[in-house]
Amino acid sequence: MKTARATRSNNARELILDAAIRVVDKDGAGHLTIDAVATEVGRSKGGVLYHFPNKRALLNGMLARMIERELTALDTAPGNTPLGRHLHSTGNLRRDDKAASLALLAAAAEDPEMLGVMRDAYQQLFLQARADCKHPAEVNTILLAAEGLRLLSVLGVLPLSETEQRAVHKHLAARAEQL
Amino acid sequence: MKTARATRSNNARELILDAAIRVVDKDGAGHLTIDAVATEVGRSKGGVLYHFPNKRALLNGMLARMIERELTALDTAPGNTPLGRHLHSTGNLRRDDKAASLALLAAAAEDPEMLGVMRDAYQQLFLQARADCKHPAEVNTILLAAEGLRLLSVLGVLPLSETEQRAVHKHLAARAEQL
DNA sequence: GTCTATATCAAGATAGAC
DNA sequence: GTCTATCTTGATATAGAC
Repeated sequence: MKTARATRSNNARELILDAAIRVVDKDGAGHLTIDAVATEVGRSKGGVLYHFPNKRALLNGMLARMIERELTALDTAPGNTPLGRHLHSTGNLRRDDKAASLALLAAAAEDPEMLGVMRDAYQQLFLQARADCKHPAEVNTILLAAEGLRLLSVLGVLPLSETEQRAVHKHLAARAEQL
Repeated sequence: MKTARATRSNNARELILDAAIRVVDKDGAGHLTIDAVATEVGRSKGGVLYHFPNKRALLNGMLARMIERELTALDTAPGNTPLGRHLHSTGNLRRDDKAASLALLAAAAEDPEMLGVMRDAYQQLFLQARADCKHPAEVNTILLAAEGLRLLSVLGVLPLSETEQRAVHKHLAARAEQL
């Protein structure tokens, strides 16, 4: 388990991962290549391959960082329940989060099996959110709506304005409070 | 606007599109190649390229058929409101639907811009569902939850059993009724 | 740690026979 | 309509210099 501070010593890795996300964002998951990442980060292909020996390692790095970031966001978010904290941390749908979620699409494109770690993360999230509550279907609904919001947004097909997105999110938070 | 019956005359096209979906399902959107589709459908690369002159055409065909199928499912589903019909048609999350949704991931991988038609389709769905209702945030929540369910399932990271999925869906339908 | 080759292979697409 | 070449490009990965 790496801390945010530890990443400073692995600066090159972080820069490469950032560049990889930008490539996916701009060109689509299918165009995530070592070449493209190298160009984006202003290095050579060999330089990138030193830090990530192959493409799978790069994808795994992207996934791992995405999960790590979401977990720390979850831990530091204000709120009394796991569900409330999760809504709060996904609520400020920062550009960061949207971009990081692209790692999911990239991994799905490369090798769906790689998403095992993501499945585990979701499993944990859903279990924790339902743990202290007697309305599992309602909790599931709230979590799924939040994920639907995120994924449609990442795919670029969400037909809601910023204002509407905030309204939905407020609505979800309010529902979560009532449990 | 093609009818389901019209597809019988384009049988080769349909078979190729089916094969393409299977390839994405098995190997991931990033491994959707003309070669792989040709092998899957039991034809040669040239044979596939006769029906779809290039890869974009194939992706567009996949997207178009997915949208067409969802629209007909929506039209023929029982229910009094667009939202109710939509929930009903997505409720029986048939293997067909899950597979067809993979077209979305494939297109996102190849060229995110291609998803414009999907954005329009979602726009229409959301607008119609909210048209006859005074609680837009609630309608949005229900739609987003249904989409979250579908997309997490397609990505293979949904941490809900079949039973739980049905429970969530029943819950959504019940909420939709109360509007 | 980072770079420049370079080997190897996969994939999109064309041309033309059948 | 379908097939078999074939061309060409792009991408992974390696080896070794700096």
